[in-house]
Amino acid sequence: MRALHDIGSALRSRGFRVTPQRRVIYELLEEHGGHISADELYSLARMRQLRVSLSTVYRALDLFQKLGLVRAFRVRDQQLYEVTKEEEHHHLVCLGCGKVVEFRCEHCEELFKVLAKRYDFQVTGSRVQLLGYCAGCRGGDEEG
Amino acid sequence: MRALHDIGSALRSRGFRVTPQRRVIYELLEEHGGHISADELYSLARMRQLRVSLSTVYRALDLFQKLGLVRAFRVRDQQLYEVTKEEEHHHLVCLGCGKVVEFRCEHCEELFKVLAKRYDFQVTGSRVQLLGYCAGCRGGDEEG
DNA sequence: GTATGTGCAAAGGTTTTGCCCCAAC
DNA sequence: GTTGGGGCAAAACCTTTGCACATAC
Repeated sequence: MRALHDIGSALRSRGFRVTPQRRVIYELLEEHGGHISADELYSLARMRQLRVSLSTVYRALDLFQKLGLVRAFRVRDQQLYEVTKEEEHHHLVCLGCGKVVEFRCEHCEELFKVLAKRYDFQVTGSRVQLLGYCAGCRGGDEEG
Repeated sequence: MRALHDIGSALRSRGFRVTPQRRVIYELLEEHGGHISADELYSLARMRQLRVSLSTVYRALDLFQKLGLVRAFRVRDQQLYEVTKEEEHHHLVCLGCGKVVEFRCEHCEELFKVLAKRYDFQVTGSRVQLLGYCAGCRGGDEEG
Protein backbone atom coordinates (compact mmCIF):
# COMPACT_ATOMS: atom_id res chain seq x y z
CA MET A 1 0.00 0.00 0.00
CA ARG A 2 1.11 3.49 -0.82
CA ALA A 3 2.13 5.79 2.03
CA LEU A 4 -0.88 7.59 3.48
CA HIS A 5 -1.30 11.23 2.67
CA ASP A 6 -0.45 13.56 5.47
CA ILE A 7 -3.90 14.64 6.52
CA GLY A 8 -2.35 16.38 9.51
CA SER A 9 -0.44 18.97 7.55
CA ALA A 10 -3.22 19.27 4.98
CA LEU A 11 -5.49 20.45 7.78
CA ARG A 12 -3.01 22.45 9.79
CA SER A 13 -1.68 24.36 6.82
CA ARG A 14 -5.15 25.66 6.17
CA GLY A 15 -5.86 26.58 9.74
CA PHE A 16 -7.96 23.56 10.71
CA ARG A 17 -7.26 21.51 13.78
CA VAL A 18 -6.01 17.97 13.65
CA THR A 19 -8.20 15.72 15.77
CA PRO A 20 -8.18 11.97 16.29
CA GLN A 21 -11.63 11.84 14.69
CA ARG A 22 -10.53 13.54 11.49
CA ARG A 23 -7.37 11.50 11.36
CA VAL A 24 -9.13 8.16 11.71
CA ILE A 25 -11.94 9.03 9.32
CA TYR A 26 -9.41 10.00 6.69
CA GLU A 27 -7.32 6.91 7.32
CA LEU A 28 -10.36 4.71 6.93
CA LEU A 29 -11.23 6.39 3.65
CA GLU A 30 -7.75 5.72 2.35
CA GLU A 31 -7.55 2.17 3.61
CA HIS A 32 -10.95 1.27 2.33
CA GLY A 33 -9.95 2.40 -1.14
CA GLY A 34 -13.09 4.49 -1.39
CA HIS A 35 -16.73 3.62 -2.01
CA ILE A 36 -17.72 3.76 1.62
CA SER A 37 -20.75 5.33 3.23
CA ALA A 38 -20.87 7.70 6.20
CA ASP A 39 -22.50 5.03 8.31
CA GLU A 40 -19.85 2.44 7.46
CA LEU A 41 -17.14 4.93 8.30
CA TYR A 42 -18.85 5.54 11.61
CA SER A 43 -19.02 1.83 12.42
CA LEU A 44 -15.44 1.17 11.42
CA ALA A 45 -14.21 4.14 13.42
CA ARG A 46 -15.98 2.89 16.52
CA MET A 47 -14.58 -0.59 16.03
CA ARG A 48 -11.21 1.10 16.28
CA GLN A 49 -12.13 2.31 19.73
CA LEU A 50 -12.50 5.86 18.49
CA ARG A 51 -14.97 7.93 20.40
CA VAL A 52 -16.88 9.54 17.56
CA SER A 53 -20.41 10.44 16.55
CA LEU A 54 -22.14 10.19 13.23
CA SER A 55 -22.44 13.95 13.01
CA THR A 56 -18.68 14.24 13.33
CA VAL A 57 -18.30 11.83 10.44
CA TYR A 58 -20.55 14.00 8.32
CA ARG A 59 -18.76 17.16 9.41
CA ALA A 60 -15.37 15.66 8.60
CA LEU A 61 -16.55 14.44 5.21
CA ASP A 62 -17.90 17.88 4.52
CA LEU A 63 -14.64 19.53 5.44
CA PHE A 64 -12.59 17.06 3.41
CA GLN A 65 -14.75 17.72 0.40
CA LYS A 66 -14.38 21.47 0.77
CA LEU A 67 -10.62 20.99 0.92
CA GLY A 68 -10.79 18.82 -2.19
CA LEU A 69 -9.44 15.79 -0.33
CA VAL A 70 -12.57 13.69 -0.70
CA ARG A 71 -15.20 13.22 -3.35
CA ALA A 72 -18.80 12.09 -2.93
CA PHE A 73 -20.84 10.16 -5.44
CA ARG A 74 -24.10 8.32 -5.43
CA VAL A 75 -24.51 4.68 -6.29
CA ARG A 76 -27.88 2.97 -6.12
CA ASP A 77 -29.43 5.46 -3.70
CA GLN A 78 -26.41 5.40 -1.46
CA GLN A 79 -24.05 8.28 -0.89
CA LEU A 80 -20.48 7.02 -1.03
CA TYR A 81 -17.16 8.72 -0.44
CA GLU A 82 -13.63 8.22 -1.72
CA VAL A 83 -10.34 10.07 -1.41
CA THR A 84 -9.71 12.28 -4.39
CA LYS A 85 -7.34 10.73 -6.90
CA GLU A 86 -4.94 12.57 -9.15
CA GLU A 87 -6.49 11.28 -12.36
CA GLU A 88 -10.14 11.42 -13.11
CA HIS A 89 -11.76 8.02 -13.04
CA HIS A 90 -15.17 6.45 -13.25
CA HIS A 91 -17.12 3.56 -11.80
CA LEU A 92 -18.38 0.16 -12.79
CA VAL A 93 -21.27 -0.73 -10.50
CA CYS A 94 -22.44 -4.28 -10.06
CA LEU A 95 -26.21 -4.40 -9.65
CA GLY A 96 -25.86 -7.84 -8.12
CA CYS A 97 -23.45 -7.44 -5.25
CA GLY A 98 -23.10 -3.67 -5.22
CA LYS A 99 -19.38 -3.83 -5.83
CA VAL A 100 -17.89 -0.65 -7.27
CA VAL A 101 -14.83 -0.93 -9.50
CA GLU A 102 -12.85 2.09 -10.64
CA PHE A 103 -11.63 2.49 -14.15
CA ARG A 104 -9.76 5.11 -16.07
CA CYS A 105 -10.61 6.02 -19.63
CA GLU A 106 -8.60 8.50 -21.62
CA HIS A 107 -10.90 8.11 -24.58
CA CYS A 108 -13.78 9.26 -22.41
CA GLU A 109 -11.98 12.44 -21.50
CA GLU A 110 -11.15 13.15 -25.14
CA LEU A 111 -14.72 12.49 -26.11
CA PHE A 112 -15.97 14.85 -23.44
CA LYS A 113 -13.83 17.65 -24.83
CA VAL A 114 -15.45 17.18 -28.20
CA LEU A 115 -18.91 17.18 -26.63
CA ALA A 116 -18.09 20.28 -24.60
CA LYS A 117 -17.29 22.13 -27.80
CA ARG A 118 -20.32 20.81 -29.61
CA TYR A 119 -22.75 21.86 -26.89
CA ASP A 120 -20.92 25.05 -25.93
CA PHE A 121 -20.41 23.90 -22.36
CA GLN A 122 -17.35 24.58 -20.28
CA VAL A 123 -16.90 21.12 -18.80
CA THR A 124 -15.15 21.05 -15.43
CA GLY A 125 -15.81 17.46 -14.45
CA SER A 126 -17.48 14.25 -15.45
CA ARG A 127 -19.22 11.37 -13.76
CA VAL A 128 -19.62 8.07 -15.48
CA GLN A 129 -21.22 4.95 -14.10
CA LEU A 130 -21.49 1.73 -16.02
CA LEU A 131 -24.16 -0.43 -14.46
CA GLY A 132 -24.26 -4.16 -14.88
CA TYR A 133 -23.03 -7.44 -13.48
CA CYS A 134 -19.57 -8.52 -12.46
CA ALA A 135 -18.18 -11.92 -13.37
CA GLY A 136 -19.05 -13.35 -9.98
CA CYS A 137 -22.67 -12.26 -10.10
CA ARG A 138 -23.18 -13.62 -13.60
CA GLY A 139 -21.69 -17.04 -12.88
CA GLY A 140 -23.65 -19.51 -15.04
CA ASP A 141 -26.58 -17.18 -15.47
CA GLU A 142 -25.88 -14.99 -18.48
CA GLU A 143 -29.25 -13.37 -19.06
CA GLY A 144 -29.80 -9.81 -17.85
CA MET B 1 -44.06 18.44 -30.13
CA ARG B 2 -44.52 14.74 -30.70
CA ALA B 3 -47.89 13.23 -29.86
CA LEU B 4 -48.08 12.27 -26.18
CA HIS B 5 -47.76 8.64 -25.36
CA ASP B 6 -50.95 6.92 -24.43
CA ILE B 7 -50.42 6.50 -20.72
CA GLY B 8 -54.00 5.29 -20.43
CA SER B 9 -53.53 2.14 -22.45
CA ALA B 10 -50.04 1.62 -21.07
CA LEU B 11 -51.59 1.33 -17.63
CA ARG B 12 -54.79 -0.45 -18.54
CA SER B 13 -53.05 -3.10 -20.63
CA ARG B 14 -51.06 -4.10 -17.60
CA GLY B 15 -53.97 -4.14 -15.24
CA PHE B 16 -53.45 -0.78 -13.56
CA ARG B 17 -56.17 1.79 -13.23
CA VAL B 18 -56.14 5.06 -15.08
CA THR B 19 -56.66 7.92 -12.68
CA PRO B 20 -56.58 11.68 -13.21
CA GLN B 21 -53.56 11.86 -10.92
CA ARG B 22 -51.54 9.37 -12.95
CA ARG B 23 -52.59 10.97 -16.18
CA VAL B 24 -51.60 14.49 -15.17
CA ILE B 25 -48.32 13.44 -13.58
CA TYR B 26 -47.34 11.65 -16.74
CA GLU B 27 -48.44 14.56 -18.92
CA LEU B 28 -46.36 16.95 -16.86
CA LEU B 29 -43.34 14.70 -17.20
CA GLU B 30 -43.73 14.68 -20.95
CA GLU B 31 -44.43 18.37 -21.29
CA HIS B 32 -41.59 19.34 -19.03
CA GLY B 33 -39.19 17.38 -21.20
CA GLY B 34 -37.78 15.65 -18.16
CA HIS B 35 -35.44 16.81 -15.41
CA ILE B 36 -38.14 17.54 -12.92
CA SER B 37 -38.36 16.69 -9.24
CA ALA B 38 -41.23 15.06 -7.37
CA ASP B 39 -41.94 18.29 -5.56
CA GLU B 40 -42.08 20.32 -8.76
CA LEU B 41 -44.44 17.77 -10.28
CA TYR B 42 -46.61 18.10 -7.20
CA SER B 43 -46.70 21.90 -7.44
CA LEU B 44 -47.41 21.91 -11.15
CA ALA B 45 -50.15 19.33 -10.76
CA ARG B 46 -51.84 21.41 -8.10
CA MET B 47 -51.57 24.52 -10.25
CA ARG B 48 -53.61 22.56 -12.73
CA GLN B 49 -56.35 22.24 -10.16
CA LEU B 50 -55.61 18.58 -9.70
CA ARG B 51 -56.41 17.25 -6.28
CA VAL B 52 -53.28 15.28 -5.53
CA SER B 53 -50.87 14.59 -2.70
CA LEU B 54 -47.12 14.30 -2.69
CA SER B 55 -47.33 10.65 -1.78
CA THR B 56 -49.40 10.01 -4.86
CA VAL B 57 -46.72 11.68 -6.94
CA TYR B 58 -44.12 9.37 -5.47
CA ARG B 59 -46.35 6.35 -5.94
CA ALA B 60 -47.01 7.25 -9.55
CA LEU B 61 -43.33 7.83 -10.24
CA ASP B 62 -42.59 4.51 -8.67
CA LEU B 63 -45.15 2.73 -10.81
CA PHE B 64 -44.00 4.45 -13.99
CA GLN B 65 -40.45 3.41 -13.26
CA LYS B 66 -41.47 -0.18 -12.68
CA LEU B 67 -43.29 -0.11 -16.01
CA GLY B 68 -40.19 1.32 -17.66
CA LEU B 69 -42.01 4.52 -18.62
CA VAL B 70 -39.92 6.82 -16.46
CA ARG B 71 -36.32 6.99 -15.38
CA ALA B 72 -34.85 8.60 -12.29
CA PHE B 73 -31.44 10.16 -11.99
CA ARG B 74 -29.64 12.33 -9.52
CA VAL B 75 -28.21 15.73 -10.25
CA ARG B 76 -26.54 17.84 -7.60
CA ASP B 77 -28.24 16.12 -4.67
CA GLN B 78 -31.61 16.29 -6.33
CA GLN B 79 -33.62 13.33 -7.55
CA LEU B 80 -35.01 14.11 -10.99
CA TYR B 81 -37.32 12.21 -13.31
CA GLU B 82 -37.77 12.01 -17.06
CA VAL B 83 -39.84 9.93 -19.45
CA THR B 84 -37.82 7.06 -20.85
CA LYS B 85 -36.49 7.74 -24.31
CA GLU B 86 -35.88 5.16 -27.01
CA GLU B 87 -32.18 5.89 -27.31
CA GLU B 88 -29.85 6.04 -24.37
CA HIS B 89 -28.69 9.56 -23.64
CA HIS B 90 -26.71 11.44 -21.07
CA HIS B 91 -26.69 14.80 -19.34
CA LEU B 92 -24.79 18.05 -19.36
CA VAL B 93 -25.35 19.74 -16.02
CA CYS B 94 -24.73 23.45 -15.52
CA LEU B 95 -23.32 24.11 -12.07
CA GLY B 96 -24.37 27.73 -12.41
CA CYS B 97 -28.07 27.63 -13.20
CA GLY B 98 -28.75 23.94 -12.70
CA LYS B 99 -29.90 23.51 -16.27
CA VAL B 100 -29.76 19.93 -17.56
CA VAL B 101 -29.19 19.36 -21.26
CA GLU B 102 -29.50 15.96 -22.87
CA PHE B 103 -27.04 14.66 -25.37
CA ARG B 104 -26.57 11.48 -27.30
CA CYS B 105 -23.18 9.94 -27.91
CA GLU B 106 -22.68 6.85 -30.00
CA HIS B 107 -18.96 6.91 -29.35
CA CYS B 108 -19.67 6.63 -25.64
CA GLU B 109 -21.71 3.50 -26.16
CA GLU B 110 -18.99 1.94 -28.29
CA LEU B 111 -16.41 2.85 -25.73
CA PHE B 112 -18.47 1.28 -22.97
CA LYS B 113 -18.58 -2.00 -24.86
CA VAL B 114 -14.81 -2.04 -24.99
CA LEU B 115 -14.61 -1.26 -21.30
CA ALA B 116 -17.15 -3.95 -20.48
CA LYS B 117 -14.95 -6.52 -22.16
CA ARG B 118 -11.78 -5.21 -20.57
CA TYR B 119 -13.18 -5.34 -17.04
CA ASP B 120 -15.28 -8.47 -17.56
CA PHE B 121 -18.50 -6.70 -16.70
CA GLN B 122 -21.84 -7.32 -18.35
CA VAL B 123 -22.91 -3.70 -18.83
CA THR B 124 -26.66 -3.17 -18.92
CA GLY B 125 -26.78 0.59 -18.66
CA SER B 126 -24.70 3.71 -18.33
CA ARG B 127 -25.01 7.07 -16.68
CA VAL B 128 -22.89 9.96 -17.78
CA GLN B 129 -22.95 13.49 -16.44
CA LEU B 130 -20.72 16.25 -17.71
CA LEU B 131 -20.57 19.00 -15.13
CA GLY B 132 -19.67 22.55 -16.00
CA TYR B 133 -21.06 25.86 -17.13
CA CYS B 134 -23.40 26.69 -19.95
CA ALA B 135 -22.82 29.64 -22.27
CA GLY B 136 -25.22 31.84 -20.32
CA CYS B 137 -23.58 31.19 -16.97
CA ARG B 138 -20.08 31.84 -18.33
CA GLY B 139 -20.92 35.13 -20.05
CA GLY B 140 -17.79 37.30 -19.80
CA ASP B 141 -16.36 35.28 -16.94
CA GLU B 142 -14.33 32.46 -18.42
CA GLU B 143 -12.41 31.21 -15.40
CA GLY B 144 -13.59 28.09 -13.63
C1' DG C 1 -69.97 -4.00 -5.89
C1' DT C 2 -65.05 -4.83 -5.43
C1' DA C 3 -60.42 -3.93 -5.22
C1' DT C 4 -57.20 -0.63 -6.49
C1' DG C 5 -55.81 4.02 -5.75
C1' DT C 6 -55.98 8.19 -3.01
C1' DG C 7 -55.30 11.80 0.79
C1' DC C 8 -53.71 12.51 5.08
C1' DA C 9 -50.75 12.03 8.81
C1' DA C 10 -47.32 9.58 10.82
C1' DA C 11 -43.05 7.01 10.43
C1' DG C 12 -38.58 6.12 8.25
C1' DG C 13 -33.86 6.93 6.90
C1' DT C 14 -30.31 10.08 6.19
C1' DT C 15 -28.13 14.43 6.94
C1' DT C 16 -27.84 18.90 9.42
C1' DT C 17 -28.02 21.92 13.37
C1' DG C 18 -27.84 23.92 18.31
C1' DC C 19 -25.78 23.87 22.39
C1' DC C 20 -22.64 23.15 25.82
C1' DC C 21 -18.39 20.90 26.98
C1' DC C 22 -13.64 19.50 25.70
C1' DA C 23 -9.26 19.54 23.79
C1' DA C 24 -5.89 21.33 20.02
C1' DC C 25 -3.24 24.98 19.56
C1' DG D 1 -6.39 30.54 27.89
C1' DT D 2 -8.96 30.72 23.38
C1' DT D 3 -11.71 29.08 20.14
C1' DG D 4 -12.54 25.49 16.97
C1' DG D 5 -14.27 20.86 17.16
C1' DG D 6 -16.87 17.19 19.42
C1' DG D 7 -20.95 14.50 21.43
C1' DC D 8 -25.57 14.34 22.01
C1' DA D 9 -30.25 15.10 20.94
C1' DA D 10 -33.37 17.41 18.25
C1' DA D 11 -34.64 19.22 13.84
C1' DA D 12 -34.86 19.11 8.97
C1' DC D 13 -35.41 16.92 4.79
C1' DC D 14 -37.04 13.74 1.47
C1' DT D 15 -39.45 9.52 0.80
C1' DT D 16 -42.36 5.63 2.29
C1' DT D 17 -46.13 3.55 4.77
C1' DG D 18 -50.79 2.62 7.25
C1' DC D 19 -55.30 3.39 7.19
C1' DA D 20 -59.90 4.73 6.06
C1' DC D 21 -62.36 6.60 2.24
C1' DA D 22 -63.10 7.32 -2.74
C1' DT D 23 -63.42 5.86 -7.42
C1' DA D 24 -62.15 3.18 -11.71
C1' DC D 25 -63.60 -0.80 -13.47
